[in-house]
Amino acid sequence: MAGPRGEYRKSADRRAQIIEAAFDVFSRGGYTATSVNEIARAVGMTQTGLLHHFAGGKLALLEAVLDSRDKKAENTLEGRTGRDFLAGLIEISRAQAGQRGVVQLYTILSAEATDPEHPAHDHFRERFERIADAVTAALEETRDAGGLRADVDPRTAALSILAMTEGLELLWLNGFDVDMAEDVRRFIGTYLIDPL
Amino acid sequence: MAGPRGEYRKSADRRAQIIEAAFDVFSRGGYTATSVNEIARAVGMTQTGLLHHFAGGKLALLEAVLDSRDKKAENTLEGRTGRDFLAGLIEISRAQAGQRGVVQLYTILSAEATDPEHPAHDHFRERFERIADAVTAALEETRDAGGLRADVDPRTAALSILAMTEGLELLWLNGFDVDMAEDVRRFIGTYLIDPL
DNA sequence: GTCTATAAAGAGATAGAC
DNA sequence: GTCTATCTCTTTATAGAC
Repeated sequence: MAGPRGEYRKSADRRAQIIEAAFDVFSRGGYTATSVNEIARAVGMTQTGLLHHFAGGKLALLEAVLDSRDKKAENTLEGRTGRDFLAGLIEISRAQAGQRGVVQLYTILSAEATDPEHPAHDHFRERFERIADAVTAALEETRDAGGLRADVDPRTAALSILAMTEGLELLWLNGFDVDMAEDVRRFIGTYLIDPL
Repeated sequence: MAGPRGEYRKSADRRAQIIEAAFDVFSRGGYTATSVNEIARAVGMTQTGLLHHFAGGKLALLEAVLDSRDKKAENTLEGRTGRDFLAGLIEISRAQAGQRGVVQLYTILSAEATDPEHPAHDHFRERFERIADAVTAALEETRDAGGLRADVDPRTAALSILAMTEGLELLWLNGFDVDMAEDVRRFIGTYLIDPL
C-alpha cells in the first residue's frame, strides 16, 4: 500500500500545503472575513489556481481544514474512559496554550456559526454534541465506579465543563493571564469525590 | 431641560430607530458579515440615507449600538458590593435567557474581535477588563466580610466566573438546554463559605 | 434628511489558454 | 496544475439633486 506517486502525489502534497495555509489565515479572521485570495497569496498561488484543488469552492476548503484538525485532536482521548478521560480533558487544555491558532480558529468559527444561516452551523452544532456526549459518558462511568458526588447530574455537569473550557479559551485569546488547564482541573474536581 | 424639538428631535428619533435596527442585524451576523445596506433596508431607508446619521461610517454605527447596550446593562449592578454584587451576576444571567439578540451580539463580536486588527478589538478587551475588575473587587469584599473560602484568589476566581458565564452563553446560543443562571449560581457557590 | 447615481475596491466563480 | 481574463455581485463611501 504505497502512497500516490508522480502527478497524483504532487497534487496531494499541494492540497496539504494549501490546507495548512488556509488554517493559518482562517485562524486570524474566521470564515466570513477571510478571502480565498488571501489564502492563495499566502501559499504563493492565484485564487483560481488554489480553487482548482477544492471543487466545492471556499466552503469545501474550510471543511478540509476542519476535518484535518479534528482528526489530529481525537487521538488524545481515543480509548480512554471515566476519570482517565477527564484527565485527558485537562491534558488537552494544557496543550491548547501552545496552539493559539487552533484555539482562535475554533473560537471565532463556533461564534460566527451560531447563526443558523452560517455555512458551518451544522458542523459546529454536531461537534459540540459529540463532545458533550463523550464527557457525559465519562462522568457516568465515574459515577458507576463510585467517584462522582451524589448530587451531580452527568449531562448538566458535562455542559458546564464544556462551557468553562470554551470560556477560558475566549479570555485567554483576549490576552488574559489564565491557566486554562489548572482552572479546568479545579472545576472538574468540584464534581468528584477525590480531586484529579 | 426639555428634549430637542422640531427638526432636531426628528433626527434624534431616527438615530435611535436606526441603532435599534442595527442591533438586530448585527446580532445575527456580527460586524464583518453584516452590511450597512442590510440594516438600511430593515429600517426602510437606503444605505446613503442611513449613513447620513453616522459620520464615521459603519464603525461609528457599531459603536453607537454598543454604547447604547452597555448603558442599559450597567444599571443592574450599580451600587452593589460583595455578595450582593455576586447575586446581581446571577440575576443578569437569568435575564440573558430572554434576550437572545444581546447575547448573540456580544458572543459573536467578542470572538471576531479577538483579532488585534478588528475595529472593535480594544472595545472588547477593555470591556472584559472592566468586568473582571468589578468581579474581583466583589470577591475581595466578600473575603473581608469573612464569606470567602480561604484558598481562593479573587482575581483567578473572577476570571473563571467570567469564563463560565461566556461559555454557557455560547452553548445556549448553539441550542443546548443549559440553565445559565443556575449553573453560574452553583459555580460561584464553590468559592463561598455559604452558597448563594 | 433622504434620495439617485456612481465610484472604486473586493468578493467568489467560470472559461479557456498553456 | 496553474495561469490570465473576465463575469457578476456586493461592499463602503462620496457627490450632488431635491
